[in-house]
Amino acid sequence: MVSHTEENYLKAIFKLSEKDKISASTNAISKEMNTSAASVTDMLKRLAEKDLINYEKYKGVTLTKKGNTLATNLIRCHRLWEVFLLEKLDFSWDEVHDIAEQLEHIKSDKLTERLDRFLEYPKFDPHGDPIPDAEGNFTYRKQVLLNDLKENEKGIVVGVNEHSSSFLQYLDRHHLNLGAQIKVLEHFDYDSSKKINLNDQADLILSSKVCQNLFIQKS
Amino acid sequence: MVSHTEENYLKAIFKLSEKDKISASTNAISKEMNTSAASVTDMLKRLAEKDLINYEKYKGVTLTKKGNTLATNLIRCHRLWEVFLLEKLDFSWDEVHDIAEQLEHIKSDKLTERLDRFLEYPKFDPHGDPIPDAEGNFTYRKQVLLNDLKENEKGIVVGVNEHSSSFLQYLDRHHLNLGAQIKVLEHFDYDSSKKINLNDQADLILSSKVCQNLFIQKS
DNA sequence: TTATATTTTTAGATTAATCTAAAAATATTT
DNA sequence: AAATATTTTTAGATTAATCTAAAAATATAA
Ligand SMILES: [Mn+2]
Ligand SMILES: [Mn+2]
Ligand SMILES: [Mn+2]
Ligand SMILES: [Mn+2]
Repeated sequence: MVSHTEENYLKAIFKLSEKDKISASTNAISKEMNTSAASVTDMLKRLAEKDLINYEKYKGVTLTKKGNTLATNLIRCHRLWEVFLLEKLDFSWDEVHDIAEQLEHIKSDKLTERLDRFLEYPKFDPHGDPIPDAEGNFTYRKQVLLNDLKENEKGIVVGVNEHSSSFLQYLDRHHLNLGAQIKVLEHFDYDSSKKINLNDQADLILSSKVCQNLFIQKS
Repeated sequence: MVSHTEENYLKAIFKLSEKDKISASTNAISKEMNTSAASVTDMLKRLAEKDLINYEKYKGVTLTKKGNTLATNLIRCHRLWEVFLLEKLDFSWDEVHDIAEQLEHIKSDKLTERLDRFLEYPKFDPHGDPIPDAEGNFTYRKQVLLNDLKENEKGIVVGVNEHSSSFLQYLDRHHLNLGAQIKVLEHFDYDSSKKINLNDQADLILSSKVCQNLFIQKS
């Protein structure tokens, strides 16, 4: 019914609409998918034909209800598989994404449900991203970027804003895992870096780039 | 490198060569794959080009070493996933095959290894078929068809020769699971059916068709 | 408000995987 | 050995997914 490729386009459109809250442009999709704009136009026609997106020439696209449901389910599968790989098969959080990109396309509602149950209905994936339930509802959480924490404010690392392996491995090396306790000791205007205390133990200095990519739940 | 479709052809060729111990014919492959003979010829050229099969026009095909390794690994993945679905996600043995057909194509050697470890290196799948190890070695087992058991001989159900849902469900209904103890009480020449005793409890009569599709390890 | 730049679409090709129909090769019967 | 049947291959099309190059539409800047 819906091909592997079509599913990937739906996910890309979902991701773009989520960020911009507005319709996704052909060019944006082509960048997200690493394909030519011409290929995107072709595919948009096909997706519109199947009533998965709202498409008008030159106007960009949004997901229909049907398209949104499919995209949400893909994200659900993706993130459940990531939890499985990390929790049950001992993969690290920088390895799970690529394999989950493949696993998310396995078509079986029963499998998704059973996997969810087996994992005891996790609400967040290994990167702190919310896992929608079978009805497509996401759990929201109050979170800010570490960047937005003032001196002396405390919080817990609950997610990452960048998912690259290099960033995740960097975090590992400094024990900045999900759940880590952080207290901002000092902010340096010069380069926007911050000195923080980690888990009431070592102090360390984090660059502005790191601070912009860590989600914190204030405490 | 090797597409989903090419993988399915390799599996089909493996299966046919295994049974007949001889090269697989175009027609046999087309039946196994539910495609036209013309499509098979096309694909055989492509697989030969990639050095996955030995192919000569009109002569049928055999797998090369490379093709055999790939096919064996697919079977390994398939059967490991079947074990996972049954043992960990509580699927029944008539449900696991179709989902495993999809899962077997996930490309990650590390995933296969980790899954194998997680399942504690099973040697047989839910239908009693052997699971090759990472080097491609199958565990062999002395087994006969229930058909070949004489009166008063005993044994344990270790596998099935037919994998259809209807057969597996039939076995479930009569508690003829893997591990069941069977003693042949009487053979009826008239229709080749057998009266057997199951687990030292109930007696029941099994048709010739059932007896031809149950593998027994004599005891 | 015209000129320039950017984005998007169309036109025309390519490749993998499939098909049907017809031709060629091989196998089986008479 | 010739006739007939079966299997296999070729020829020619189709569909999904992709591409490049060029044209058309829209957005931005002078
Ligand atoms: Mn991911
Ligand atoms: Mn994730
Ligand atoms: Mn199977
Ligand atoms: Mn099996």
